[in-house]
This record gives sequence, C-alpha cells and structure tokens, in this order.
Amino acid sequence: MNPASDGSRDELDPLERQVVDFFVDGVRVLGLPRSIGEIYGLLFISRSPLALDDLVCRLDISKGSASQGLRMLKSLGAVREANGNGNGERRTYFEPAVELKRLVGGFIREQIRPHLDSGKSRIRHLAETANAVDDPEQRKFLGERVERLEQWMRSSGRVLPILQKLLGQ
Amino acid sequence: MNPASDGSRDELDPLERQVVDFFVDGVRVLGLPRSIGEIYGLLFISRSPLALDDLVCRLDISKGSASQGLRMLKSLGAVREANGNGNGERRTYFEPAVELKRLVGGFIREQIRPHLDSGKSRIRHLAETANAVDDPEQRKFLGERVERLEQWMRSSGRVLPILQKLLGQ
DNA sequence: TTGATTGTTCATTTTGTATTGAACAATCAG
DNA sequence: CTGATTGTTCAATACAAAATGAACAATCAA
Repeated sequence: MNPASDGSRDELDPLERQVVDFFVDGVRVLGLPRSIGEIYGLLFISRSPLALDDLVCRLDISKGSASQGLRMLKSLGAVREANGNGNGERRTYFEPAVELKRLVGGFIREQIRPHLDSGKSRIRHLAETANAVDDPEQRKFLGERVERLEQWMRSSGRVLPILQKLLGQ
Repeated sequence: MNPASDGSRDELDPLERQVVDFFVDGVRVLGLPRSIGEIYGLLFISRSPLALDDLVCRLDISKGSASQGLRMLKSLGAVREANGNGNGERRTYFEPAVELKRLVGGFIREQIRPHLDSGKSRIRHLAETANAVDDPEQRKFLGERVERLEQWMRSSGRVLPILQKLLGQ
C-alpha cells in the first residue's frame, strides 16, 4: 500500500524521478508546460495505467494541472485511455503512446500546422500590402522578401510529412 | 530624417509592423524571446543594414534587449555584420541571413543538439539504474522502455541532417 | 433523494523568464 | 588627458504563462 499515512505525497523513487526529469526537459524544448512532461514521464515508466488521482498523488500536482495536462496529452495523441480494467471501475486510466511517429505526428498536427497555416495567410496579406507601395524600387525589394517567405513556407510544408515518415523507424 | 522631434520612438510603418509581428509569432513557436523576433523581423524588412541604436529607436526596446538579442541572433547565424559601410563609421551594422538552410542549421546546432546530447547521457545513466533493479520482471520492463528511448534518440539523430538538407531548397 | 466519487473549469496566485536601465567597459577624437 | 560615442553586463523589475484550489458538474449507489 501507500507508504504515506495520509494517502497523499506518495513520492517517486529515484528511477522514476530520473525519467520524469528527462521528459520535463524534453517538453521544455518543445515549448510545452512542465506538468505535461511530468505526467507523460510517469505514465511512460509505469507498468500499469494510472488514473488522474494517481498522478496527483505521485507527482504532487493539483487536480487542475493533472486534468488539463491529460487533456492536452490526449489531444496530442500522446496518451490514451486504457480499456483493460473494466471490472466495475468508474475512473479512467491512462497509458502512454510510445511510438515516436505518433508523438511527432500529434505535435505537428496540434502545434506546428496551425502556426504554418496562420503564417501563410499573414503572408498573403503582406503580399497585398507590399504591392500597394508606390516607390517601384521599394516595391521590388518587398516583393523579393515576400517571395522569400513564401519559399520558406513551401519548404516547411514539404518537409513535415517527410519528417513524420522518417521518424516512423 | 527622423519624424520624431526627440530622436527616439521612431515608430514602425504598418508593413514593418506586419512583418515584425510575423516573426514575433514565429520565434515564439521556437521558444525564443519576443525581442529576437522583433529584431530579426525589422532587419529582414529593411533595405539597408541597421545598427543597435536603430533597433532601439524603431522597436522601442532597451539597449540591453537589443544587445543581447543581437548576440543570440549572431550565435544562431541569423544575422551578420554588414561590411559594406566602412567610411569612418565606428558602429557596426547588421543584416539578416535569409537562407532557410542557414537559419535552421543554426537553430539545430545551438538549440537542438545540446539537448539531444544531454538527453543521450541521461539515458545512459538511466540504463545503469534500470539494470541494478532486483525484480527480473520489472528489470525487463524498464529495459524495454530504455531501449525505446534509445530508439527515439537514434531516429532524431538520423533525421536532423536530412532535415537540414531538405530545407536547403 | 442524499452522499460519495471522479473529473472539469476558471479566477487567483505563483513562478520563471524576458526586459529594463543604470553602471560599467572600450574605443576614438581632439 | 577629457569628453563623446558605442556597446555590454547584470541586478532589479515587469510580465506572461503555468499551477493552484475551490466551486462546480456528472455519474453512480444506496
């Protein structure tokens, strides 16, 4: 059972701590909040699925953080509900998705694509503004820059699916 | 000349504003500070190189921000000193690097590689800890997870150079 | 229905990081 | 040398984003 008498604050053992810290660092690079790394990390190193309350106790985070963190991880496709334990249990348990392809795919879909798309529309607007400039020299220069941005966008758009494919194995 | 009477607060015109905002948004996705996007954006849309003081006035940011921002952009290979204007000028002017390949290369070198490397060494440490676990079942599970992390690292290491090459054009 | 359990929402608080700005080089002219 | 110009550093501050936690659903049992 839980070694803590009050049921909360069931601390991580050193190995779990290492793994959680590894993921905390990992998600920071991706610009995601620390709690996301903590939650995914603990799920990753746990042999059986965990429920929200487990995360709250083991990681010593609030229910709010755990709830929001799980929601984001679900939207990223990084965790899924475990279907195995249906013996009269009401709460839902989660397990991690461990295929890199899936993780990268979710990140691209949720975090990269939307920005790329909004970027493209901003550039379209920019192109119009640049075209309305009077001075021909200046207009030419701006046209070149806008064209450069469009190049960047095309390259990025081409590269993402390849990235995803390459990370599949 | 400068339309502002006191020499400071030389505001951006609407097109410059659009471009700067575009890059501010862009660098946020990359987890870089806003000022980096502002500085690079203004350089990107300026026909001639700008000095530190120009950035301070036009963007209305502090000298400290401009100095640190330029340093980071230099380390990323995203700006370079303009050599053209050596007519008795003491201050240094900067121009943007506009080749996507170079920008991505710098970002990978400065921001991604270091994390990948530290990640690899963390995993090595993790593997030792996992191997010291008594319970054979548990040790086997941990070994699988560690192996998974090593897979991820290998995939990432393989993909970065390809990414760089593909973005070259 | 009431009470117990599980999970969500969101206004407030906390925390981490970027920005500021004043003090400090460094370099040059006269 | 002094004074002017350009740029850097870093402790203090401001700000944005994350975490909290209490109030609020939602679901089920008895």
